[in-house]
Amino acid sequence: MSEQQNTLAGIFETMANVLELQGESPHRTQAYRRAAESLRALGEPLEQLWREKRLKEIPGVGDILAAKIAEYLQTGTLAAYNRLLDQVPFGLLELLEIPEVGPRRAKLFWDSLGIVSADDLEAAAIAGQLRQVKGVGARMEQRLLENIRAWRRQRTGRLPLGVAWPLLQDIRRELRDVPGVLQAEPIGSLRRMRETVGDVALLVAATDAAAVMAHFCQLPLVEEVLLMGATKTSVRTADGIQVDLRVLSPERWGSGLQYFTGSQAHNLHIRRLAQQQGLTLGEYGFRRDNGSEIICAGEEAVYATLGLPWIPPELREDRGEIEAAQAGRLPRLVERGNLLGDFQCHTDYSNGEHNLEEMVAAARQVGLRYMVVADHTNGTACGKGLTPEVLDDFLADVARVNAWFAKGTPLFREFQVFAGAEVNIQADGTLDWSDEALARLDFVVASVHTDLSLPREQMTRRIITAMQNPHVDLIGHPLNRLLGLRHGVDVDVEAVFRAAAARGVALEINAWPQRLDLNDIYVRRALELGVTLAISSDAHDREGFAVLDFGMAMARRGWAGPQHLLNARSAAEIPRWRQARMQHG
DNA sequence: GCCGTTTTCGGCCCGACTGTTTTCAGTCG
Repeated sequence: MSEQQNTLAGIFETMANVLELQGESPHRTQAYRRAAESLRALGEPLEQLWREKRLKEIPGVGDILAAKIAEYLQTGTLAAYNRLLDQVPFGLLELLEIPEVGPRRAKLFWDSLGIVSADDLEAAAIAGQLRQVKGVGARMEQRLLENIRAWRRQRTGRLPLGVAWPLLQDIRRELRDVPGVLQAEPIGSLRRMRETVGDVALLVAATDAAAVMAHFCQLPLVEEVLLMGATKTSVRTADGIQVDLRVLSPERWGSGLQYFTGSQAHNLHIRRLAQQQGLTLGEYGFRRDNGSEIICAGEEAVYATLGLPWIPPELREDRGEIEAAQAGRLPRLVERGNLLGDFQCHTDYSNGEHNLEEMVAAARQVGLRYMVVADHTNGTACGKGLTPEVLDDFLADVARVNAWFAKGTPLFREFQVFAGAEVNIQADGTLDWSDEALARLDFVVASVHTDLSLPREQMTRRIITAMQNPHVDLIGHPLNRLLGLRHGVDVDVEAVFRAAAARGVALEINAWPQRLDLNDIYVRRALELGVTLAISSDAHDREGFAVLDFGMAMARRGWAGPQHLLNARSAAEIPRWRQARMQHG
């Protein structure tokens, strides 16, 4: 499970922090950080790599760290980590989370003032003691005081993509209107569409950087300007979100965009390739040994200089995309235009806010050609649910809308509604509706909503049993995680994927920002095992279709092409796919 | 601690920004 990967990554990061506090070599601490990052970006389950004795294939993992990973997987603990934790006060590690407090300052505060927690630091700042420390003046003391307070307000860590993306769009719209601005794009993990991002960062191409910065700082959403330089400005919004803006001259746009998009691991790999050609690569372009430059106006030129095709940002995690690019085997990724249908949305037949016609109009507006209305059945604890008793009304309603499109202008004929339901998978794997009722539907989504804490074996059997029901087309939000709230059910993911592939049942990429389930890592593994996937908005109102972009991001980050997704099939193909599945299963 | 077309030692990405400095250290991404 990815949970262990994250925990272990956190352990390695903490070890790096402790080693740094102890004055260890920065390269040694960097090694721990690099391994931690690799663990988080891992393209397949850590346990699997361990079982197959392939831990050393992880970038930045050698003999020693491989042994530590194995020890942790085997025993659930790490002796070296526990030893390190005993060597520094625990609160000192908390200190490192405060902006502008790094290992050097933390150690300095500890050594000179005995500060071992954020509370200590705040007290010392208020008492005016910090300015006595070497390298700290009155201004830094004041800044740190503000930083401690901001950190207390906002210690949630990473920002969900669903929060960061709309904020980015707002800022981008504002900046595009500034005279002299030619381009404005997200950079960093936001451009790579990670499910969570560290902060919101943008790159702007403009001739007059100062004018852009000034405009940026005056945006209504800016609460505080953290720093402002010639090329970079950082602000904090009222919600405590940090937004970074970098401005670059247009002729170096490509180099800057590539550099700041990352990921760190991708760029390190790219720079090693550059070095092999006697080039160094930075944010302003390539430099040859003789000092001459190669300037890239577009990102394509950066990759082309290294003999590579352009690599889509969603792939830039050093998970094999550079090797694929070298071999000319980059995947063709799904694009927004490939998404013809949506496989789960809700109307006021269950807990949706809008009626069928309103949802159809909204779906058409975002360019869809068909959608599965999959209202909750009454077995889910969602309040109002679809019952077999109102099924007649529901089917008549759907038929009426479809007839209306069939009669309309040629343009209108292009939309179709499939009558579906999101049925509940009960603890024993049976469904809350009878086969007779399910047989009347065009499409059946089955999801787990209750009894989320079953033991692994039982949960696995439960989902696989549900897939054996011939009416089930799609398993909704298969792992049931809620970002930042719930880790997801304990289930043998491999077994579920293999069963889905064998039965021909599709698995959902639920695009709801809190779900993103399956996520990129699991998408990639599912595809390797031959599973068909379907992106769903899970829209509960007219605005809900907008999240399809996030589902598509998970698909692209998982290397999915149109051939892997039900959404890329036409409305006419869906019943045929269904029929083939039933015969096959 | 990792890693290797510079291959078992000696490197390790690189530049911006800030504050407190009289030439630079620490932090950040």
